[in-house]
Amino acid sequence: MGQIRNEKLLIAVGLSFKKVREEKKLTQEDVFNDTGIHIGRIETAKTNLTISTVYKLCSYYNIFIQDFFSNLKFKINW
Amino acid sequence: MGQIRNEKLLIAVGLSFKKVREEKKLTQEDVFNDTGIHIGRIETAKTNLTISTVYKLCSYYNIFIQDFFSNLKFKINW
DNA sequence: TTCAATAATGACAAGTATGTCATTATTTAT
DNA sequence: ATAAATAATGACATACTTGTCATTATTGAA
Repeated sequence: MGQIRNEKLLIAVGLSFKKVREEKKLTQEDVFNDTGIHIGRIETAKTNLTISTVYKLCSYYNIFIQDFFSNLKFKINW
Repeated sequence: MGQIRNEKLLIAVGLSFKKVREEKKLTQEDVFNDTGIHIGRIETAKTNLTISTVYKLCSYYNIFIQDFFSNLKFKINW
């Protein structure tokens, strides 16, 4: 019954979202105030986020979801 | 407490995954036997799947996750 | 048309993503 | 070094995803 979970992917996604946020000089609180999403758990790879959450964050950061995945700096063994 | 859910996104993702599967002449049962994932609920947009599930399906279908999102045929209002 | 193969749907259990809030740790500026 | 700002962590509740299984609907081949 265990959820599918890919730690390396979650770390790559979390660090990438963190990088995007920091480049935009936003705090986690800023993101929360604007979106209602607690990004902390995502950035630290504690959560296996849904695609709707990925989409909402990408929209907020003004990036295309495909570009987000293309530019994951922290590479995985695809 | 409601989950974030983007119906249009889920429909686009579901139909895209279905298209990929059909192009490969695979049945839902094939996919289940090979991956343990019940793709039916995903293809019919009943479920807001996690990125780990997206990743696992993309790996199985042998496509890059970024390409999957780039090629969503059923466009959303990004 | 009829039958087999496939897909869709529904229900249940287990574990979890998310919202909420509090507390502790870390970073940054002075 | 100290204080303020920010991030990390932990716990709880709710609704959800996923695995599992059964049933019904649809499709496709003869």
